[in-house]
Formats: sequence, structure tokens, C-alpha cells
Amino acid sequence: MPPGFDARGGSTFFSVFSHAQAKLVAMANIRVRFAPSPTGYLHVGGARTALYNWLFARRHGGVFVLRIEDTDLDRSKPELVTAILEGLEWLGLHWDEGPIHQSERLDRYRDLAARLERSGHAYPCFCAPEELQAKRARAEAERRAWKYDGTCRNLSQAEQARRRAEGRPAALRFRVPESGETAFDDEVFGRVVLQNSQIEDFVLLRSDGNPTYHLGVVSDDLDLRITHVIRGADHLSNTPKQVLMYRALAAPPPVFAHLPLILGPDRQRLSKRHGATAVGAYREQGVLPEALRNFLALLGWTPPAGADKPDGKEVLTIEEMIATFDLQAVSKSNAVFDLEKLAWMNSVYLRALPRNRLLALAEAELASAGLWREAWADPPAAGPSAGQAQAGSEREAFASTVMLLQSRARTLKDFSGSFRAFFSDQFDYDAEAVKKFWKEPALPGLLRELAARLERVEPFTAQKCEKKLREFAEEKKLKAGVLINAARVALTGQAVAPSLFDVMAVLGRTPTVARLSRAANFLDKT
RNA sequence: GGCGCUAUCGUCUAGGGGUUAGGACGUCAGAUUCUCAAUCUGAAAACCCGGGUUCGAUUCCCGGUAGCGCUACCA
Repeated sequence: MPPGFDARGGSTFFSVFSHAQAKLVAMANIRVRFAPSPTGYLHVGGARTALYNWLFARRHGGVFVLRIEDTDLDRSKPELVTAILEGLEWLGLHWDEGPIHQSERLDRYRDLAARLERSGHAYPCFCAPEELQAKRARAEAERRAWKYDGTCRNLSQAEQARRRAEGRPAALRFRVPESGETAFDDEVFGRVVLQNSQIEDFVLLRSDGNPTYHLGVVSDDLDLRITHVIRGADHLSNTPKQVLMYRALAAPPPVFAHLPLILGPDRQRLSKRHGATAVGAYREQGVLPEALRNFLALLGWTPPAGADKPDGKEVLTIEEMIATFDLQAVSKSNAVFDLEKLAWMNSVYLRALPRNRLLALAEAELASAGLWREAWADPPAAGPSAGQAQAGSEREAFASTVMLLQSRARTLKDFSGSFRAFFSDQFDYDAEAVKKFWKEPALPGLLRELAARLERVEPFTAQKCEKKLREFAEEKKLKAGVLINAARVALTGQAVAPSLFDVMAVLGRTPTVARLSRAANFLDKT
């Protein structure tokens, strides 16, 4: 580390350091952080921010720090911290340090605030919040721009002391220069410049002694030696305030990279109104973490096209993402969260899932829907015995059912939803399916006869079943399709399912025959 | 209202002073077929508007418009 790099050293060396040079130094020892506030669940926007931070750290061999910004005591809920951590773990975004709770670091913030006050960069403000609110409301009513008016900015030492002696509560405000401008070079947005006259003397320390966001972030980013601040673009306009603080502390600011926001289909900022925004909700809906992660990665970032990754390849392994992630390739414009594309991506990942993992996930889904049967469980690896051989065959039947269904699943929910008939005898006949495929008047008799013939098929395989059914159709001078489609509805209750004969094989003889008869009985009654 | 940022198919985006403006999702059509999905083939679909610079702007500059963000003793 070159001299003068200790952020807390207060060296002025950095004031002459160019942005490019600072960047170079920062690259040598990358430290990034994700700093959610536990006032809500892990939002997909937050998850993407975390992902980009994580990718950046992994790409550059850096450290990914997790920090919980819980300085708003009223709104922060400890149980939400757990939910956020779980969300991150689920997505595979493991942090190297933390979680660090800001609520446990109040001394650090007060120290920094005191330092700022001593150096004249901050001053106590005795204005009552209600008073300020009234002024603001008035200004708004008169359609004037409002900014803190500096009432307490130039109080004499004696006056400050007098008011303190009176026990009047004071907030600490940052003294923003009256003129000039503040600029920084954002990795995504480029140079951003703001007139200091536009920035108000913002609060650093509340009158109850707790820090505000700005104090907390700068203090912690300094303490944690954060080199790159990668966060949502909603912080872009706040950044000059923080840059001003770094300047007042004679400390080098980190490199900033702001990420465009994620919007709902109506182009409004994504919120509950648009449906699920919490990562956990997607998990519950049967989305795979790697699918959500891949989808989120592409929401604002385009991987480079190369020989190994021809234009159009959007399904990326985590390794490919790490190898190619680049802040320069992050888009500047906000992106609409496209549920359809997520669903597609999820089906791609679902189809590529290795057998064991798929079976485990299907089991979990069925269990939570109350459809799981212990007989399907993975038999213990111990030596074979009569009982286990039996269990093993049940297991095999379960496994082949799941594998048969794999290619048509959109989410894990399908296993307990549209695939229900494969795991339970309790299912209804879909009205549309009945209308479409149960038109043939002679159907009850046909289904019964078919059932009778299938009873004699040996062995009960897809091929044998198909042969039997086609022979039967020919005898009856029926198109095989009529029988096939009718039987599909009988076996699954649906018009949509895998190849009928595969369905028969997977169900087994007894359920197949029973369901055909049951359908015949049902038809008799209607 | 003030300030900031952004602007390519419906959506995510590539591209860049001269291109048939490329890809992905979705949509539509066809192939396949026992339904659906998958797969394959094909199609429709975009440079916000106005000025300027230029031989030539979708690309560069300015303005407008729209969208989003910030404008708290929230983060």
C-alpha cells in the first residue's frame, strides 16, 4: 500500500491524486460491501446489487463485506436481518466479512462527528424538527425550493454553549460550502457534477445522538477500507454529500458505481404493487436460485460476446459471470423486470438440473404440498434386503416420474400443481380437457375395454402399452389419437401431459387401469 | 417546483458518422406429433422530437419532451 493510503490517516496526499491513479490503487486490494437496511425483505433490486458486488469481488480477488444499516431504530426489524441473510445464502452470495451491524458501532460515528465538528466542518443545529417541517411546508405551498436555511450555521461558540446549557437538543449538521461544485467520476454514469449551492447542510447526527445514513456510510466505508461502492442509482444524487465529507476528512473517496433501478411493467419503481419483489417470494414460487441469479445478472449488465460465448448466449454459469463481469458494461438506463423471461430462464435451469438435485427439490415441493410419500424416499445406502428392494423400486418409480416431467416444468411448483396427478390419486378432470377430448359417445365402453386389455399387457412398458392401444384403435376403426387423448385426460385429468404411454409406464398398471375405469364411471354419470 | 440522471423492437439489450440496425425473452406462422412443452425453420417488431455540426446522423453537440431518482433529525 503506498504512503498516504490509510484512509484514516487524513493525509492530504490524495487531494492531488487523480481519479485514474486512485482507481489503480483501489484495484490492488478490492473491498466492496452490500449494505441492506432491515426495513424490508431482500428485494430483487437489492439482490442484484449484492450480486454485482459479489461478482466484482470474485472477479478481482477482493473481499465482499456485508453490513446491516440499522441506524433507523424505529423501522429496523431484527427478524428481517435473518431473512436477508437467508436470501443471500440461497442465491449463493456468500460474504467474506460481517454481517456488521451499524447499531453496534455508534461510538465510531460519534467520534467521526466530533472530529468533523472540531474541524469546523459540522455544527450543532437547535432547530426543532416541527419548526423545520413547518418552514418546509410553507415553502412548498408557495412553490419555493426548500433547503435548510442555515439558522444555526453561524451561531457563536457562546450561543451554542448557552443553548446546550439550557439542555436544548441539538442535531449535528454538515457545513456545505456555499459556492463551488462537487464532482465525482462514476464507473457507470461517468462524471457527475453538482453545484454546492444545491446541497443543504444535511444532518449527520440526530438530536438523540444516532447517526444518519450519510454519517454511517462514510464512517463505515472508511473503517472497512471499502474501495468500491456499488449501489443503486437512487443514491446517485446523495453521493456529492458523501464526497464532501471525504473531502472534509481529507480522505480519499472510494470509487463509486451506481446501478440503474429495476422497474415494474408500468415503468414505476418495482414495488409490491407489481407482485412479488422479495427474493423469498420467488423461492416460494419454485424459482431456482441460479435462474434468478442469472436473470438478475442480465438486468443491466451485458456479458461480452466472444468466441466461447457467441452473441445471444444468455445462460451463463457463475464462473462465466465472474470471469467477464465488468462495471463498464453496466447499462445506464433503468430496466423493467420481465417475469416472462425469468420464467423461461427458470425452465432452462430446471431442464438442466442433475437428477439428484431435481429429485431433492421435487421431494421438498411435494412435501410442502402434503403430497410426499415416505415410500418414495431415497433408500438408505446399506446392503440390500427384501424390504429395501421394495422401497428401491418405489424410489425408482418416483425418480422416473420426476425425470419424465422435468422437461415440461416451468417452476418447481408444477410438481404439486399441474403435475399433481402423477403424485396423487386426488385430482380433478379439467373442464376444458373434458370438453375437448371426451366427446366420443362410446367412450365409457372403450375405456373399460382398453383397461381390460392393458390388464393383460406383460411387461407393462410404454412400448407394449402403445402397441396394445394402437391395435385396439384399429380394431374399433378409431384414430389412435382419439383414444390417446381421451386416455390422457382419464389418467392425468388434463389435456396437457407427456406422451401417454410414458405416463402409463410411470404410473404403473394398477393405477392406469383404475383411472381408466374411474373415467368411464364418471362419464356414465354425466 | 429545484437539481441530477436516462432515452435503440412490447421487454432486456448489442452497436455505432455510411450497417439489410444484431441477439435474447415474448408474439405470430410452419415443421414434428397423441395433447402440451421442448426442438428446428421462418415472420412481424426499434434508433423519442426539433435544431445544429457534417458530403452524410440513429450515433457527436444543443434544446425540447418523457421517464426515473434525489430534494427528511428514512436508507
